[in-house]
This record gives sequence, C-alpha cells and structure tokens, in this order.
Amino acid sequence: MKGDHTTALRHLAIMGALNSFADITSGRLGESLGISQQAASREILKLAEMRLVERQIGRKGQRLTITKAGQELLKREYLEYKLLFEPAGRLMIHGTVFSGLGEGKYYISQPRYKQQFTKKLMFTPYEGTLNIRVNSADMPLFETLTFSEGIKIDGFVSRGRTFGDVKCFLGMIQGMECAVIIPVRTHYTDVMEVIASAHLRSELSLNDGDLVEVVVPME
Amino acid sequence: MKGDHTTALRHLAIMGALNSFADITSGRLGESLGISQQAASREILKLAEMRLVERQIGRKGQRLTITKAGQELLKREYLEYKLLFEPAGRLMIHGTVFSGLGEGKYYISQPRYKQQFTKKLMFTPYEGTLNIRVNSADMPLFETLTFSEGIKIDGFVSRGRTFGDVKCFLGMIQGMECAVIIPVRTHYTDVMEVIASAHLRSELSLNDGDLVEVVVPME
DNA sequence: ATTACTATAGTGCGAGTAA
DNA sequence: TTTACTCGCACTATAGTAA
Repeated sequence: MKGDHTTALRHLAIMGALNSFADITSGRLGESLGISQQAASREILKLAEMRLVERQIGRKGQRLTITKAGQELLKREYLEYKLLFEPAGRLMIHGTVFSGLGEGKYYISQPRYKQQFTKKLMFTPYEGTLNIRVNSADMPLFETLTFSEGIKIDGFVSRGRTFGDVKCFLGMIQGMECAVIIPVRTHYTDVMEVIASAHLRSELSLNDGDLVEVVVPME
Repeated sequence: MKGDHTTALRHLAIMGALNSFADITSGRLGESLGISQQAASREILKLAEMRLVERQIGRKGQRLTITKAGQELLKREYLEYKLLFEPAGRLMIHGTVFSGLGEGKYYISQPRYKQQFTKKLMFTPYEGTLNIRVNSADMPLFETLTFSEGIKIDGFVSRGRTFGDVKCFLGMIQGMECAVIIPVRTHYTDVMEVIASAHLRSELSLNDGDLVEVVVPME
C-alpha cells in the first residue's frame, strides 16, 4: 500500500520501542517484516524523517523509540480495530470549523426534517449546522459513521424538490450535546455537519479554523 | 511496505464487509485509501486472489465480503495492538511439532539450569524440550515474548562451556501446564521450545507435524 | 558487528480508455 | 455509471559493498 508506514512502526513497538529506547538493528527489523536489511534501514530513516521515531546512533548499532506522533498513529489504528471487533465504545473525531454556504440552515429549517429531529433526537435543533472539516487521520472513524446505522430521518418531496433520507448520531461537542447528520446517499467527503439545540458557533465561541472534538458513543 | 494488504482489508471491514456482503465500488475504496480507482480495483483483485475477500460481480458494481481467512488476519493484527496498548491478556501461539537434534535435553539436564527451573517455575522439568515451529502468522506474537521480561534463569560456565541467560514464560499447551524457554541472546527464529514436568510428546500423544496451541498469560 | 550508499531490477502507481 | 486493461513512469526492493 502507498505510503503505509504503520506496519513497520507496529513491529518496532512490539520490539519494545513504544515507551522507551530499544536496541533494534535494521537487520532484525528486516527479518521481522520479511524484507532485507537495506530496506529496513531505509524504512527506519524514513520513519525518523517523518518524526515518527527518534534515533540515537551509536558506534555499533542504533537505539530507537517511537515519538508521541508515532504513538498517536498506532493508537488511532488500534481504535479502528477495536471498533471493528468490540463494537462498544466511543468515536472521537477531530476536525476544524469552517464556514459552509448556509445550505445546512436551509435543510434544517424544512418542517418535515425539523419535526423528525425534535421527535427522534429529543431536542429541537437550532436552524443551522456547524461545518467541520475532519482531520485526514480521523477519516476512517468518520467513515465508520457513514457505514453505521444511526437514527433514521426519512426523506420527502416538497414543492417538487427531493429531500433525501438522513441519519443522525447523537454525541457531544466540547461538552455540549449535539448530533452528527449524514445523508444516507452520500458521496465521499471530509465534511461533518453537526447540529445542536443552540447556535454552536456563539455558544462555544467557535471561529473558522478552530479545532474541535466530536465524541460519538457507539454500541 | 512489501506485500501488505491488511490496510485495504481493514478499510473494507470498516465499510461493512466484515460480516456480510457490502456494495463497495473500487472508486470508493480508492478514496478511502487515498489511491486511485484503478489501484483500488487491482487491490481488490489481489485480495480476492489471495482468498481474503469474496466477490460477487453484478452488472453495475460488485459486492464484497471478507472471508474467514481475512477475518483471521485482521483479528491477529488487532490482537497485536491490544497487547501493545492493553497489556493484559493472553498470547495464543500456534505452530507444528517437529524433532530437534536433542540439544534441548542436553541443556535442560544441566544441574545449574534444572535447579533454577525447579525453584522459579515451581515444577521440575522433564529432561527434554518440545520443539514447535511457530506459524508465520503468529510470529509477531512469539516476538512479543522475545521482547518481554519473563522469568529470568541465570547463565553459567561449566567445564569451559558457556551456558547463557535464559528466560521463561509459564503457560499451557493443550491444557497442560508448561513453560516456553527463550535464550536471552537469541537470534531471530521461528522455533519455540517448550518444557513441562512430563514428557509432552507421549503425554499429549504428539507426533511431528501435529498442530499445537501454546497459551501464555501476559500481565 | 553495525548502518547505509550506489546501481540495478522489480513492483506499483495513475492516466487513458475499453467494455 | 461500473470494472479493469495497457502503458509509461516513479517509487522501492535487493545485491554488493564502503565505512
């Protein structure tokens, strides 16, 4: 796979480089990965360049440890697996606030949608959505939502216009109750739309570019 | 990384192909993986060829599901992560019995080793080892042992010969208490040596080529 | 022993495109 | 719309070897 370095990183972690420096020769990493010593050496160099591992080079060998960034990478992948095999827990999706074109407001204000939101989400949404551009690292988590059930909001036709089926996921954003809304027939996107009972931007003092975390409990 | 297909497989799992057929276009998989539609198509073909996914081709698209073998692969990788981040659980290492050269017996029968085994493992080992060739898929699990602490057995010098430090891991083999013994200064190997209070071969009716499972609890 | 350079062989990518 | 072929190019592997 293109640009995948987590496999090598995971093997280094298994070899003890997760929490402290470990003596790891390139030959040994190569054996563990099933590649040559030379390829393993280059891999280590690349990981160091990407600041995923830190190196200490001695006269006869090197010591390696996985950086904070590397640990984050591995933890995220672990979380993906955990959600697959132990579907109980919470998704923590990170992203940055940005301004949309105001379509969200138009959709939310549709009475047929609004009625269902109020009934099924147990709160009446403020007429507008908060647009969040999901961090690329969290895209697989966001995608699990795309492929999960959620709370179904039925589509309808109004004045010749079709409003499609939508699904919702209750969650929290910066400590406030909210819901992530996703069109059922959606294309691949990194835009997450969040609604709440209040105007999130003013309530949470959010501006474009602010980093936010949305927590969605999964069963 | 060379020959790594678990990333694509994991993404397919997230998209719902883990437990049932899911409609997944090559374009969408490509978007999810950050590669082109063509590359994703090739990847799917390769996964199907490796019997990690099963395909159903329709007139306008395909349905995919992950096979038993694919699930095993993902579960194993999940287990590796789990051991990294939640170091409580058990390693289950699989392999096949084979005949060594009888060196095991020579080592175990050394009084200085034997005394320590009896004292630290709480059982007197039968004078011989069971050689197990670890399945390649379980090598990362076996490696976690190589890089773990274990019960330390001190080396010594006897009649001009050096007997190195050895570490042990208590476990179970087919329901019988045993210990995996690993030289501290070991080279990369897929040979796991197991000792127990009895002759495992006769006690468990094992022959060369038999598949066995060794369970090692980790804290 | 190591790490890691250079040269070469091989694999995998995306673009274009057929079906 | 799909899937998936060929082709040209770039990336990545290993072998040989220096330090």
